[in-house]
Amino acid sequence: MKSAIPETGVPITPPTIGNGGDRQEASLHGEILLRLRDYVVEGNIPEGARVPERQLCEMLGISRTPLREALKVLAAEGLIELLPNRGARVRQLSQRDLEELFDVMAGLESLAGRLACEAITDEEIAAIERLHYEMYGHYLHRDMHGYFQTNQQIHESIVAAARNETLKTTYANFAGRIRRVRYSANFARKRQRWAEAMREHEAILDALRRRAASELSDILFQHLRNKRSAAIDHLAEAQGADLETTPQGD
Amino acid sequence: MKSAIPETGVPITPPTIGNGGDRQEASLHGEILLRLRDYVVEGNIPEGARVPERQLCEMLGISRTPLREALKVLAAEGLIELLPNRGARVRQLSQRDLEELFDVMAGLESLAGRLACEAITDEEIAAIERLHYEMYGHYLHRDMHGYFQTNQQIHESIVAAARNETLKTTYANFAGRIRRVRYSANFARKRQRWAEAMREHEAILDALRRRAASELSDILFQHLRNKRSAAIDHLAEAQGADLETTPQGD
DNA sequence: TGAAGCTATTTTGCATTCATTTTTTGTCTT
DNA sequence: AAGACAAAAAATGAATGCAAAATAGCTTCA
Repeated sequence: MKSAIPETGVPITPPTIGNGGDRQEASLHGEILLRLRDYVVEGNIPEGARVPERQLCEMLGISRTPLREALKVLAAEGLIELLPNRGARVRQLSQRDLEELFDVMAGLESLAGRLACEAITDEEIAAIERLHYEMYGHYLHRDMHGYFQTNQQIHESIVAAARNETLKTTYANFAGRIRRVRYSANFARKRQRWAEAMREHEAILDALRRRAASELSDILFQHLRNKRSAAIDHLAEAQGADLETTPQGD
Repeated sequence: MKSAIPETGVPITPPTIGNGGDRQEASLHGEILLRLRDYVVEGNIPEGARVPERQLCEMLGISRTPLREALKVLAAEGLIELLPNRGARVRQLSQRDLEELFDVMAGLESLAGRLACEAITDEEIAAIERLHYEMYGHYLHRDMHGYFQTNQQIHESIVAAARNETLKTTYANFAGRIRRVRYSANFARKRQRWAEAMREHEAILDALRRRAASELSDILFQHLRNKRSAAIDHLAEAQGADLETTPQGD
């Protein structure tokens, strides 16, 4: 009665996120880490569900030692919780946790914008402009999925332009933690919020062209803050609905 | 010839940094993690030195399993490197690494200041003012150690005022990574830089009193940027001197 | 009938053991 | 004598085994 994990074969997820993009692990432990991280980030394990080690071992076809090492790392990353003598649980993010995570993401993007102004090339700005127009197309066609993806590409481009691998890795880490939420938050976006976001993106581009570091920093922070509000609101509704179907763990 | 670790008993370091302040681990693995982290952060193992697991096990009086779990976590935190089949090394920070780390720290403090403006109380500001005057005293008395400590307290107070545990933990993590450098960088500070730093701190307090979020954000970033320059310069000298005494690992 | 207590099973935490890989050491050849 | 090859020693990576803790199941008693 506590399977928590579906019977599917283990899906190796696309090379999207992760710890920062290094997907060339050789050791078994490293491979397991990548697979487990994706498995959790993709949402294959219900939040707060207990996950017996034995089951994960069978699923992944390995012994408990490397699995436990991977679990420790995932716990350090904040994706799961490790209760002493009581196993691992997918970390349940409270509303407050989400607010905090969004704010830190906002701070990181704000920093990325500031640093990007110091080093970004005209070509990179042009590329972001192209993405912006592409996104505008998705907006006009009501293509939420495309909009979401392009939006994410824009933000990743800014982070890349910051020329700071440490920042990039940290950003990817936090992005992984709130990935599910972020996704549904974007889908939940009202059309009116879309329009706002488009205007904000235009302001971002404008500041970027002028290399106005602190101005861009402000705009990006506010932009993410607005996203935060949308996401939190949406999540509050969703969790309210969930309360009837999903009983609490304990 | 590869001891790398002195014969001393394992020192339990003071409860300063760590992962965020949670120092009530019950499990052996958790205890080991805290002790090892401090041990590394305190600089008891030479940079880049190879650290045989067996030796650490004897030193800590445990078997390899929990030790290896702790090593994996420390590697995820960026304190050590794990080379496949070739053991753990204390991560050697290049000059570029340091620049990146300082910039991320600057971004985090900048964010902390921004958030602090939303929630900080008059009492907290008063407390920071007291610290500021205390620091001024250390400055006048040329007490570098006291100055360093009080300075750190001020920055930690700002982070605390941000009311964001996630940010606090992340900040502590990065602080741990560059602790040694930061320390020596402060010691290396020229008196002229001291005067600048004092002025910057006054500007910080001013912006904080007015709850001028984006202004404070800018000032804090610049303040840390200046620290970065001082630290990097100092490190460049120190590393240059080291090159004659410390032969490279390989 | 229901709840409390006790036992059995499962699960976790850590130690130990086994298999590879790396590093060292010794020997041989040129 | 120097370099190269090979065997031994050591270290790492992973699996297995064992003790303690937790959960589940059963019995007993009110």
